[in-house]
Parts: sequence; structure tokens; C-alpha cells
Amino acid sequence: MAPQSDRSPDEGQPYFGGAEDPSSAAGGTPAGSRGTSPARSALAPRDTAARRKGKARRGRGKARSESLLSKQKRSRRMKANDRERNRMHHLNSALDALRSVLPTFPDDAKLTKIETLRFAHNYIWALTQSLRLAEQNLPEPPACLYPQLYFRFSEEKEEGK
DNA sequence: TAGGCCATCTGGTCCT
DNA sequence: AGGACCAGATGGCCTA
Repeated sequence: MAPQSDRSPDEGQPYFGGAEDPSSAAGGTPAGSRGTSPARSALAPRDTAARRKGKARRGRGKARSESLLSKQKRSRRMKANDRERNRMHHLNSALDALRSVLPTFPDDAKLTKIETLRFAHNYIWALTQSLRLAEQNLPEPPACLYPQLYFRFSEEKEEGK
């Protein structure tokens, strides 16, 4: 993650295609091509000549209120993007905290997100087994004898490919 | 160069 | 109404 983490948050500038009219956002500028979902494309009708004509016919007051509306829309979107970014940062912090208590080999190996979650699951499972054995006063086998912990982890890596 | 991983943007949905 | 959460899409970076 280190390579990506040096990407400053500001680098992901909010995208609005530099246009107020959302319909023009479908234009496909380099920045505009980012984050274009099918739903968004469907909601972004092309700026046809008829459409432009219709717009021109409308009164100035209406155009003004529309631009005000789109400004409000844009501001809400920017705020939502901000919150979403923060939410994901918090999620990543939690993931880092989880990583920090998981044993890895080598020590500085960094688990991916999915690996972290799966390994944490298996690690908890292994610790639970140890606890059960301890409660029954049974000798605790060495960790390497917990095939689940190691096997499952590698198995899922295999599965994932 | 293909594939994996990631950050970010976005629109939809649910909740308060 | 606004915020949280989610899933899909996209582009950048890195590695085999």
C-alpha cells in the first residue's frame, strides 16, 4: 500500500468535468472518463441540438436558478466525496490496526486487505482452539500443527486467482 | 504487458 | 434533508 499512500488526497480532485451541466459530464474528457458508471451514463443525456434550442428558449431567470441548482448539486457532491474519502480512510486505519496485531512472516510483510481479513479470521479460529485445549488441560500443540490457519490461508490465495 | 491491488468518484438506497 | 453505506466503474501503480 505504501506506493499508493503517498498519493495526496488532493490529487483526487473532485470531478465535475469543468462543466456545470451534468449532461456535459458525459463528454468523455480524460478526467470525465473517471468514475463513469452505467447509471450515470444513463442519467446523462447527450447535449443535442434540440436540447440546446430548448435551453435557449427558456428565460434567463430559469437559467440562473438552474445554475444555482447545479452549484448546490456540485457542492453536495463534493461534500459527499469528501465524506466518502474520509470513511474509506477510517476503514483503512482500522485495517492497519488489525494488520498490526497479526503475525506475519517476514515481519514487515504487508497483507492485502482481503488477506488481512481472511488471515484474521483464521488466526482467531486458531487462538480459540488453543483456548479450548487449555481449558481442558490438554497439551497445546505447536501453532504449525494448526493446518487450518496455514492451509486455509494459502488455499484461499489459490482460490482467488 | 497482463493482472492484482488500490484510491477515488459516483449514483442509489437506507437510516436518522 | 442530509449522512452513512454500498457496489460499480475507472485509472494509476507495481510486479511477475
